[in-house]
Amino acid sequence: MTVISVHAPSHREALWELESAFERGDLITVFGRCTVSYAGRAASELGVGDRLLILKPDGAALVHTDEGRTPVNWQPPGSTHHAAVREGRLRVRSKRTNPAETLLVRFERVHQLSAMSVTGGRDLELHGSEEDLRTRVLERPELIAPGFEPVSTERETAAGPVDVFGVDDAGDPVVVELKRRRVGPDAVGQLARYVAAVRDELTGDGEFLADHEAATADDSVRGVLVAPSLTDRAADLLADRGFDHVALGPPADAGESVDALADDSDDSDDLDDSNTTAGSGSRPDESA
Amino acid sequence: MTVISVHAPSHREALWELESAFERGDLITVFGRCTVSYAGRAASELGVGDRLLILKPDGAALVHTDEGRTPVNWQPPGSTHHAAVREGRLRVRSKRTNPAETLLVRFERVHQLSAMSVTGGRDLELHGSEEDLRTRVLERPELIAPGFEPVSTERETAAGPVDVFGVDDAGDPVVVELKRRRVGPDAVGQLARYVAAVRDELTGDGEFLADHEAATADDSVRGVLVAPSLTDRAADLLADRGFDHVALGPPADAGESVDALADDSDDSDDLDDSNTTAGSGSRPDESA
DNA sequence: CGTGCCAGGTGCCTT
DNA sequence: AAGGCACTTGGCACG
Repeated sequence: MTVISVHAPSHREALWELESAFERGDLITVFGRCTVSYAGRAASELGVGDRLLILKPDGAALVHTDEGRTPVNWQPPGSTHHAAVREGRLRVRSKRTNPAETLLVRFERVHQLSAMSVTGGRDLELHGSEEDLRTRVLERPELIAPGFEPVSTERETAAGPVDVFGVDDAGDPVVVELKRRRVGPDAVGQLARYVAAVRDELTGDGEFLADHEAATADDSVRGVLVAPSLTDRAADLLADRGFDHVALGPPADAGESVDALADDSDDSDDLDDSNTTAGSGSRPDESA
Repeated sequence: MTVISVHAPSHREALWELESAFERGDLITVFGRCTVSYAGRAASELGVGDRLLILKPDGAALVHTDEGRTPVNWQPPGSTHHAAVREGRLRVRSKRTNPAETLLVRFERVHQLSAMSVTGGRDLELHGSEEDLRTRVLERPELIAPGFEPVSTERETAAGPVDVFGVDDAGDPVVVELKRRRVGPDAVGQLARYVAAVRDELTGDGEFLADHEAATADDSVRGVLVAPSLTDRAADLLADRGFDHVALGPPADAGESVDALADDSDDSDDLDDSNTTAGSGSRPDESA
């Protein structure tokens, strides 16, 4: 692990450090006064201001202001960074193809440049995703319906993969769509497409079927939307389609474990300080 | 504009600088070896490694590795940052409510800490959005259909706002849904919901209508999906519903202006260097 | 504040 | 490479 940091470098110096950092495959941050231009899927211009530019060895580029989680401009991984001094000013350009996109950062002044060699794990262990919800449903199928038996997951249909496919106690096919959070009308539409696809498939989709067979199949494919909750419109749509809602979310409510982290509270000797942003400005403290 | 930067500070020093930076409302970067825990809408654990932590005065917190455009962990704006030294180690916690979420970064070592006061424009001028596409449609309504006349934009319906609503040369209502890029089946579903809502509205939705009136209204509400292109499934669905597709994207193909940025090529005297990431590793250069 | 919807969405996986 | 979809999606505008 190494960190190189230069304070208020000349543009030439900055270029030199950038070159070296590129070669080393470092993670780079450049803080300075700059303008940003982007052209590709869309196009944008950003006037002069202080920004933090992050250049990653995988080709990602991020331009951050002092606000927001989302970078004001960026380039995805796989792009190619290129630095140059032009008219005495540092310029960083990041390009990619497919789609063709270019990000250009023109520095008026470089306040600081750092380059860091990064090591260590990148793999995040995440809980509470839709996959966890699926596991929960498969472990306790009765949550879907009294006699529900899962047959397959990610079952392919003409409309796309069905999250969980199975049969109910009457032997009728059941299409289950899982959502880890409260859903809107779009999720009902998604479920409807799957149900229609399975129905068409089971009725032979164009092949000849006796009327009563088709009618039976038509009604017999059930649709179940599993989600913690629904918006009103979604509920209406769901009712219109004759589908069911099962109120269920990812297991082991993450909300509880929040406390474990939040209750990092005081049983200790050391220093601390807080910065309250959301509330009353940046007045410090509120905690012990 | 000021930059404060400390190299390999002690945990106490780091805390001190963090406190000061919080008070000043600075943009902060902390590079160090750490583990990260998150609990809230989901929950996650990230093992030890070198990461770049960014703390913004608006409450946003980002944890970046050397890969990816998306932070490996984060907290949205509006959160409250809190720093402390615990068991001799720097800890940064970022909390928010609604939903309750906590991000905890435990530093094993702090390689570098910087605090920067940020000034300057944050407003991005973006071209090529859906709004630009709408403008284009309103300026040249004939692109939708020979005699199309727009009546309103963002017209409210029971299913949500219709992008552009108007009448065709036969006086029949037309529902237009705009998409700035190639679309899938979901967009067709969206259009279908709007068309159904308008149809219900015009047929009186439950009120009595003579059969022929209802039938007329039924067929007469047209649906038009405006997008550069469709996937096959979307096209099929669109045909099933009897809707139309108009192949149109945001104006002034951004693709061309890419060249303006890309053709930053050489008519100059100065230094430059490039870092090819996507291709052949990090061998430098390829340009003049 | 919730609902709905766009986004230069990004990222992941399958065909 | 394109399609389909989840995401701690984020962000905005509106009721």
